[in-house]
Amino acid sequence: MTTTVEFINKLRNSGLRPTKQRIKICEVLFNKETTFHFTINDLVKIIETEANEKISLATVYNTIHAFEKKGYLKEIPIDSNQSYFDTNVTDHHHFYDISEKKLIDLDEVDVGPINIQKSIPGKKIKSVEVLVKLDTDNQ
Amino acid sequence: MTTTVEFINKLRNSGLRPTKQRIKICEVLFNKETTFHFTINDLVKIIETEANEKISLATVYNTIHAFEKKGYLKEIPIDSNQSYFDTNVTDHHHFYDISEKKLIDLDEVDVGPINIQKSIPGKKIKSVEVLVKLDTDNQ
DNA sequence: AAATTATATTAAAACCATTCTAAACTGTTG
DNA sequence: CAACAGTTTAGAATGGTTTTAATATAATTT
Repeated sequence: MTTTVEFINKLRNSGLRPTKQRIKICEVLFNKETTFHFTINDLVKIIETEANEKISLATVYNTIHAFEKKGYLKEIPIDSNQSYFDTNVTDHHHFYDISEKKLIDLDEVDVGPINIQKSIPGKKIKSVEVLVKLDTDNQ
Repeated sequence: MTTTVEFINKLRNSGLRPTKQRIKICEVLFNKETTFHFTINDLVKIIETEANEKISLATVYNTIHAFEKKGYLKEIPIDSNQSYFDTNVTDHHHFYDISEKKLIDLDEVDVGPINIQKSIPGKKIKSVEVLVKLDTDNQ
């Protein structure tokens, strides 16, 4: 449980003005027991229904990108026609359930260490992520 | 080196009429020494410059999707605002060069075996793919 | 080989997620 | 509180992708 004041400080400390909209988004995203995955549309719906407030789409995009840049969110590439974001910003792996179009986190332990044995001159590895695609098991 | 006749047979065998456009796309995609990655735009440019022919964007999309469905191409999710396709349809891993926005294949040996220790009831693993993001190494 | 049928191509319009614009608004600082 | 910089907003613009419906081409039948 994070208080509004803490969100305000967090925002201010990262050079983002603590506006009403940003605080609301913080509350929706970072006040959950567990991390989760969402699309921009999901988020807008949550804010408009759960919080019963209207917010401009542009603001949501702006804020999500600002949060992503600050490292509070992470984009997960799976689907080329919609962006998925993750409130779990640690390096981690995913299951992707193709039929339900849902992401599920995978623990480091469930995948094991991965050692990339190749390197490209002048480039350094920024992240190593595994995507495990799941299909319905109808044997 | 694959002959035009072979492409015609390949198309016909998969229930696709061997049209002029499809044959041309086959030649551009499947007559290379190595597999490669491309976007729809890349492909249109190749056809219009290299082959000096004009082709409708819609046809390119149709054909690429038909080929993908038949398993001749594979979509690689990296960037949420553009689809990347791969003529290498085997299960394999990738480097993604963030600054140059380019994909590079990674050999199985360079990654090593990955054993997923978790399973989801009613679901089976369809693929396991690693995406290694690369950044410029300016130390 | 013409006629028929089914499928493919096309240009242009539609679509839809995302970004931009420029005016109004709000938080911050002195 | 005044002034400034940063933020929000609705609506327009953008750009990749899909749809449409008319035309063309391949396959099948006669």
